[in-house]
Amino acid sequence: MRQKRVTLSDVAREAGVSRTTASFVLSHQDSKRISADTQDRVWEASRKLGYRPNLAARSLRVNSTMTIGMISDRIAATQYAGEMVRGAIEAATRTGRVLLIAETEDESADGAEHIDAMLDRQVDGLIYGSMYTREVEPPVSLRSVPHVFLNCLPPGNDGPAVIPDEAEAGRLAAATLLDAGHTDRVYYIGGRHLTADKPGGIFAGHERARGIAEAFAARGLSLAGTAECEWVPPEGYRVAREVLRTDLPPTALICANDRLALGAYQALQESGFSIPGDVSVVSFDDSELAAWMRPALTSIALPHYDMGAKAVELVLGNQREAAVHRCPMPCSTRESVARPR
Amino acid sequence: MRQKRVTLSDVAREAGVSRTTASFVLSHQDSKRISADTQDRVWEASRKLGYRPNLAARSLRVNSTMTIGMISDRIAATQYAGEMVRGAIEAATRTGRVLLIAETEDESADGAEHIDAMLDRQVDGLIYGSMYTREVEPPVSLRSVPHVFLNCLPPGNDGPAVIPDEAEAGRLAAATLLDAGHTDRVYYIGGRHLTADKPGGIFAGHERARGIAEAFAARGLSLAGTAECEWVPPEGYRVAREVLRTDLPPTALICANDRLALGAYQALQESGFSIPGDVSVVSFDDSELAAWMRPALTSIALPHYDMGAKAVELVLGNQREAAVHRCPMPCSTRESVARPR
DNA sequence: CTGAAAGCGCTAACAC
DNA sequence: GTGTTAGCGCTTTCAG
Repeated sequence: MRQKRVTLSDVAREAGVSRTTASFVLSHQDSKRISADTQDRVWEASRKLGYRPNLAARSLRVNSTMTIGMISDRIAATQYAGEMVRGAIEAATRTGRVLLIAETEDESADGAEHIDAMLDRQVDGLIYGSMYTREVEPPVSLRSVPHVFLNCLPPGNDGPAVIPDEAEAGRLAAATLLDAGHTDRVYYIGGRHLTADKPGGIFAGHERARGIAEAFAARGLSLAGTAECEWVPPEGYRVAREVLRTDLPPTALICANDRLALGAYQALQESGFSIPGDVSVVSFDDSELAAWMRPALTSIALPHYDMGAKAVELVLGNQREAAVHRCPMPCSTRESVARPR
Repeated sequence: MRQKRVTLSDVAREAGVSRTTASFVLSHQDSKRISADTQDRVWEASRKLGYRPNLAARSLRVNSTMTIGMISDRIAATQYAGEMVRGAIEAATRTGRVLLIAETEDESADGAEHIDAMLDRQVDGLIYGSMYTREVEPPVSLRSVPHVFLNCLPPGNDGPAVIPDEAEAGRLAAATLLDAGHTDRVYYIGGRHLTADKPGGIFAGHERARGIAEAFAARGLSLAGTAECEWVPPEGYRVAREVLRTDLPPTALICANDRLALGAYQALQESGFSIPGDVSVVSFDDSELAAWMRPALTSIALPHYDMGAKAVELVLGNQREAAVHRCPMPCSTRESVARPR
């Protein structure tokens, strides 16, 4: 196996020129320095021999491996965040680059050893990502190379970052219901995701809640209520039932994610409420679940693909300013919203 | 940025030895050739300077980059197949290696240009994967490096491959119901996944169907029927309704995947059948959906993580024989199976 | 026990 | 226009 690769010397010999000349022709294809005839001979030899440059060798000279690294807690195997990897891969491929990938599997790890492993391989840049939006504490070694934070923010924002525009998404969710005529009996289910291990809630929860509140306030209105709970189906079920029993039963629900909406659907259907006839539902994440639910769920997507691609573009652009890029979250309109009765 | 890295020469100078000696100490740490005192000085200098070897430079000499490549149609961002990436990453990391990743985004592409990109970067091995089990037609360039097929099979099986043991999973699904006492009114929903663009069906469909049939045959029994349809929720709903209307209504359903089971649940509940009281359900994939459904669905998992890890192990072991490794598919037993009334 | 020297495949001043 | 030469950072014979 692994038979000897064709080297530049082989090409040069075949074409009857020096390595220098061959290198010049093959790298700076625009260069008018070399005679057209020689150029042809070199290209011909290269083609004939099936020459491919050894990038490892080249990188020793030019200090660029055309490789960028991506480190995260756990993006690749994650339900939707995996799209970030895809976006990154495609953006990298588009420019002839390849992605080196590593995961810590543990959100409390800082990935220092993975960063070292990539630095040892001379990556041109590093993407430091997280599966859900949060603040991170990156190791200092990250600073020795161009980098961008993906779906996370460093303390003090001292580095370019790409995150979803959650607040705007919150406004959009609210506007979707407000525009349909739901004004005074809208509940937000899920809240800030206050749980035992994250008593302060999570970024998406805070921002979505904020955006929703702002949209209502902008029209001089307010939510009928917010139910804090963990963002899983059984909680959606439980909390929706509670809300249905209040004095002011909802005409619409904003669910913090599709899983909650799944639970809420169960509660609504069980209690004989029709969707969207009696109660409209809007949600976040736009997972494939949303398309399968009956009626299909209107949901606001996390722009993971775009975020991954944007991160690569920034790192390649050698972004120096510590700007935070917020990617818009598009709404997939389906059948779960109607005018109130 | 990118300040000069510390090189071996720096360490040697600091320790007052030659590059040769420093290299010997730092690489072949067992070597008793160098005096203990010198070794200490070199290690000390290395630590003090924060030396890290330049792997690109090293690879030029030793012909190993400690990097392995993974090419696929679209694994990373796929719902569950992403676990293959995770398994591969972890197996690679365990041996100090890093994973280079690329995707074609298109299952009809053979990824030749991605293979070249990785070959140019001198990967030690290549994993050629697919998001769902199928036959592939890899480019010949793949042969120039140790490789293994992940979740796919080359024509003629001329290369080591790792695939899920679907037939055994079929037997397991059937046995689960047979052992619970369901003998003559069991239907298999989904069949071989005969669709417009894949009129021949897919590997998983054929193998699951075969395993199920074998398990029944082994006990002198047979399925009450098989419903061929696409493996999506609406079809599960439609087909389950049809089956419920037959002369011999089911006491149990085997669904080819969890999405079909979701649809089947809707049909069963709508028709007033209780699960598992009236009808038991077993499914395949063990997606997170399975745990959320009510009652929670017993489902047989695709061992994606194990497959990814196994592929890396094989490629590192420089597997030469064209063996096909079948990974066992474990059953997640939940609440959807009971004895028939 | 240690160091000099060659060379992995490539690029880029600088000479001719 | 083209070739000579040095060198990127590392490993590894081979002498001493």
